[in-house]
Amino acid sequence: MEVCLTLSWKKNVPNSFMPVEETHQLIAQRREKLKQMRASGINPFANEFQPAETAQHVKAHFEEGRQTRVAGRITALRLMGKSIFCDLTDQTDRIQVYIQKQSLGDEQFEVIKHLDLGDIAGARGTLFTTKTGEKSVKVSEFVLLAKSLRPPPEKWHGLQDVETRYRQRYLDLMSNPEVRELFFKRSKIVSEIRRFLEGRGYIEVETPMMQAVPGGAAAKPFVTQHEALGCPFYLRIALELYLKRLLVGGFEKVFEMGRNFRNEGLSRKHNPEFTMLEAYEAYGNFESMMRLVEDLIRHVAQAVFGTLKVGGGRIDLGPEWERKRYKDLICNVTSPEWFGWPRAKKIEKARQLNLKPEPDWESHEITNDVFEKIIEPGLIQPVFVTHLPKELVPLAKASKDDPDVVDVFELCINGQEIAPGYSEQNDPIEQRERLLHQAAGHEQKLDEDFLTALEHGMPPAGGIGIGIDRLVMMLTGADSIRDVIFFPQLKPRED
RNA sequence: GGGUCGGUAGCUCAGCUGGUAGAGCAGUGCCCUUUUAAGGCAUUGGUCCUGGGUUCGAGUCCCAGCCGACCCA
Repeated sequence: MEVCLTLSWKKNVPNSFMPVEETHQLIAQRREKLKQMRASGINPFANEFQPAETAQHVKAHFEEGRQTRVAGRITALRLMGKSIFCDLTDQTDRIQVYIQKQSLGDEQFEVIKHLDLGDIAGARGTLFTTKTGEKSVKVSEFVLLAKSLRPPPEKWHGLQDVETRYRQRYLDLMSNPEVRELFFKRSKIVSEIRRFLEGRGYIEVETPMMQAVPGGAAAKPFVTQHEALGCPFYLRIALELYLKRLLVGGFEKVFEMGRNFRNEGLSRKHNPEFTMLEAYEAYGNFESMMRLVEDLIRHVAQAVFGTLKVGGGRIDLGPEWERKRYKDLICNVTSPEWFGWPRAKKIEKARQLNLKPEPDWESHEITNDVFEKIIEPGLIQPVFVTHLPKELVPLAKASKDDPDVVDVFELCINGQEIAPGYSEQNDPIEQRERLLHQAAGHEQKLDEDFLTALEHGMPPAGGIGIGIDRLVMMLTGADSIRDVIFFPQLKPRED
């Protein structure tokens, strides 16, 4: 199948996100400048310029008269007759450079004459302070490193159009510093998670993203096709079943942080591909994993944000996190007898609570609706909700003191489920039954190889999963998942 | 899938009960050697998301569609 298409942009495109035509006045002017520079023997995409330091470093280690080389995108140009003030913005900060036309040779003059906002340039010169006190570079050499052929977004308001921000994230990043800052934070969060887990003796592993039998969660998978093998593959919906195989194989502390894919709707909280952390520890259990998660998230918050008050100050990770049994939370908002009631009575009560239970729902589905709609949104400060009904969690071990529930927790923060954790089921016979029960009525296939692996013996283990996108949302206070993913999925636009 | 709101210059936004489309920034030209959202004067730039309809006349009203945001399922 031919999948390589050449995109051609239609004339007079309906939305501003689309590249404007090359014949547009603003683009034509920039192309003309490019031509003129080339005609004067200047390469507008110079091959070499090594900045000696970052803008931030210049300001932090400022010394009058010191020589330096800086580089970045031109984010402001202030022409003052015979001199020019120009802001260069690099990854760290913005630095002002000052150009006196008179002191430049013909070739240099040719360069600065044709500068535009958005160009990428390097400057060599000496540090000095302006009359108004701004630390600046007095330029002795100015090198154009990349001519920008399209106008950048407006300098004061930045890029506002939400759709353009998502589709052309690079424009968002170059014009909105707070967006750049958030993605730096995300990167640090991911890196601190690795550092923390490695510090606890975990090793990072990689398992298949393309699977013949997708498992480990109840979710609709994406299908793809392997040409040579002539069979369909599914993009993974969870990491769990392969990581557990590694426990069987003898690895004792493993984690993987990677992309999962679920073929479901898009929303403020759902992107079809999302980043998941799963970690498994042999001889651990849901109790030890609760301690791990609590330590992990505290560590990340402290390391990245320098505080345990996160999410705009609304969430306090400091005090010991509460633990509440699922059954108690449900009974509190329904009735102490809830779990003894027949299905019909539960439906009736659910309706009283303004829920809309489907008539064919099983008991535990009604109960879970109560949890998700009524209880979870109110759990703002961190709470471990523990001992969920076994029907909800087919991959966990039953509790010793109550066979109807399993030894699991769900960490809820900011009204969202952030991290589930289990005492992992390692009885292969019990496991098969639970999976069969879950698969009943669905088209889900059993992962026989996984069950075979369990039959070889898996040590008792604790496991956790953390939705990284949602963790980042919680920590940064972002209210849409699209704001914490560089390139969120949007409907493709073509013609 | 349903509801609400939105799409106007490269960008940020105005545009009243229908009467020939505006500002700021960016651009272009001129002035200006310490400005910083630089300033002054002049000026270019529009298939008003698309397609139908109503009307003497539609950015504006009606219908259908596309894309997005939010809410609901």
